[in-house]
Amino acid sequence: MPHEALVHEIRRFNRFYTGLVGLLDETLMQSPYTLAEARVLFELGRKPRPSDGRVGLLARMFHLDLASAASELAGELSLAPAYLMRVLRKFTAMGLAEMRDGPENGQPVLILTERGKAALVDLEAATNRDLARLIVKLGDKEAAELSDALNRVTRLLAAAGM
Amino acid sequence: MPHEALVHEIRRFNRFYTGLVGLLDETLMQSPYTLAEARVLFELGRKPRPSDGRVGLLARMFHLDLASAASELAGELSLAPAYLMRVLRKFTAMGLAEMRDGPENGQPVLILTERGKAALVDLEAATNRDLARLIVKLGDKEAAELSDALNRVTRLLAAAGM
DNA sequence: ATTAAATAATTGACTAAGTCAACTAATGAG
DNA sequence: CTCATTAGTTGACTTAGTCAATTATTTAAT
Repeated sequence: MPHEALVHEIRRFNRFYTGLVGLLDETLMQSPYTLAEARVLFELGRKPRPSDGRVGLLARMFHLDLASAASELAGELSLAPAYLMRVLRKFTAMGLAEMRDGPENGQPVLILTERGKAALVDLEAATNRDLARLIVKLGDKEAAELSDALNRVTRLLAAAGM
Repeated sequence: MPHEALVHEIRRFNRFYTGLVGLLDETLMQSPYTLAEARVLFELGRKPRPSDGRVGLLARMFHLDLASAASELAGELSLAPAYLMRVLRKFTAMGLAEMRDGPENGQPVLILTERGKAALVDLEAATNRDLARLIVKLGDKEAAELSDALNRVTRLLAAAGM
C-alpha cells in the first residue's frame, strides 16, 4: 500500500472516529462538566499529583485551596495554563479538589476531595455505560478483534510520529 | 475478552487518539481557519450540495451569496444551524463560497468559488503533509497493517453503536 | 544568607466560539 | 388561497479559551 493511500485512509478514519467521539461527548453534555473539565477530572483521578517542587504562593500563604502542578497537567492535556487555572479554581470552588500537605516533605499536593472522587466515579460510570452500548452487540471473538485492532493502531502510530 | 476490559481499552485508545488529533489540529491552527470552518470547508468540497427543495429567501431576493442546505450540512457535521450560518456567511464574505443557480431546476446551490477551491486544496495539502509525517517511518508491511487495523476498528464499531 | 536572574503561577481583560430564542420566509395540505 | 408547519436567519447572549502583564518561587552566584 502506498503511503498516499494510507493518508486518505487515516483521514477517513478521522472523520469516522470524530463522529463517534461526538456521540460520547453528549454523555458529558448531560453531566454538569464541560469537556475540558471532564478531562481534567479524569486526569486528577488518575494519580495523586505531587507538584514537582514549585507550589503556588496563595495556596501556602492563605490556605487557599488552589494549587500548582498546573503546568504539568497543562502539558498532558494540552490546555493553556491560564485556562487550566480557571478549571482548578472552579473545582475547588465546587469542593471537588483541594490542596493538602503532602505526606513526605510537606509539599502541598492537589487532590480530589471525597466529593470530587464521587463526581469522578459518576462520570466514569456514565461514559462507561455509553461506551458499553457501542460494543454491546459484539460477540466475544469480535470484541477480541477490536481490542487487538486498537492496540495495533496505537502501536503503529505511536512508533511513528511522536 | 470481557466487555468491561474492552471498554477500558477503548478509553485508553480515546486518550491516545485525542492527543494525536490534537497534534493535527495544530496544522489547522496555522491556517486562517478555525477547526469548525475547516470541517465545513472539507464538507463543502466533498460534493456539490443541492439544497433539497428549500432555499433561503435573501439568497433569492437580493442575490445574496448565502444559502440554505444549512440543516443538511449542520446534521452531518453536528454543528448548530445558527453557528453554521455564521461560518457560511464568513465564507461568502471571504469569497470562498457563493450561491449559484443549479443546473437543472434553477434551484440555488451553495458551492465553493475558485478561490474557495484553492483554499481547500491548500488546507488538504497541509493536513496531508502532517499526516504523512505520522507514518513516514512505517515500512510497507506496517502501512498495510495499519490500514487493515483502521478498517477493522471502523467496521466493528460502525456495526455496533450507530 | 542575600540577592539577582530565570522560570513558573496567577490574574484580569479581551477575543472567539457556540447557543438560544425570537422572527421571517418557504412549503405543502386542505 | 390561506393556514399550519417547517426551515432559514438573525441578534443578543453565554461560555470557552487566549494573551499579556503581574506576582511568586526557585536557582545559582556571590
